[in-house]
Amino acid sequence: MSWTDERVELLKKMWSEGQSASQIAKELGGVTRNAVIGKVHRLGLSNRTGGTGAAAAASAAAAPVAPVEKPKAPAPKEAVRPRPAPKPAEAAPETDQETVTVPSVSVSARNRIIPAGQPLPPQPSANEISPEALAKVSEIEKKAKKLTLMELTERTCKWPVGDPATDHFWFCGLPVQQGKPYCEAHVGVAFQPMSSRRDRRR
DNA sequence: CCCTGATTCGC
DNA sequence: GCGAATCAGG
Repeated sequence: MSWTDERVELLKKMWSEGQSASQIAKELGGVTRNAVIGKVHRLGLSNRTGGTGAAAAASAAAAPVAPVEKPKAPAPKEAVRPRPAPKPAEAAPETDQETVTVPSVSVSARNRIIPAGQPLPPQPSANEISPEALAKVSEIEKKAKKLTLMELTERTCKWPVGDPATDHFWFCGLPVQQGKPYCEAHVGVAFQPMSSRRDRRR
């Protein structure tokens, strides 16, 4: 790849918006962040608007100023289906262009209205997931890194834990499975093969 | 470990 | 001019 006028313009634009070199490199494609940084220097446009790089990038991305185009195909259909997503706290920050799939969060309120001693009515989530997957989740949740929204990256599991309305809330934060927004355990409960849903009998 | 930008220097 | 390698730092 070479620095065509178009690419340079996009570079200038993104850089001035506070995007990080790696983000710009990703957007441009065919170049590394080093290449971007090198170009930035050669172009003489170094110091961006005040603030510390990362911080500036974060705010710039979070701000309503995010018209960056998303040419890529957004449809990872396939044979998996996201779970119903009752309680989104927030989507991941900025460039997360995946189809936002938010897992369910354990909500105390729901449990409260269920008569004690009664079998739980079929919940559209939990009890349809393989027991082992659930076990794995509760197990790794103890090891969760408990990240805040702002600490999430493309490599941290974005599975929310706890009730967003309370202090008992964080994001898993463990290493994600390649290409997925969640760690291995949470991918297990977030997606399920079409088959397992089809002839689900009881 | 993940990430950030800055600099150097062979190509 | 370019960018990988390296450096310095969070």
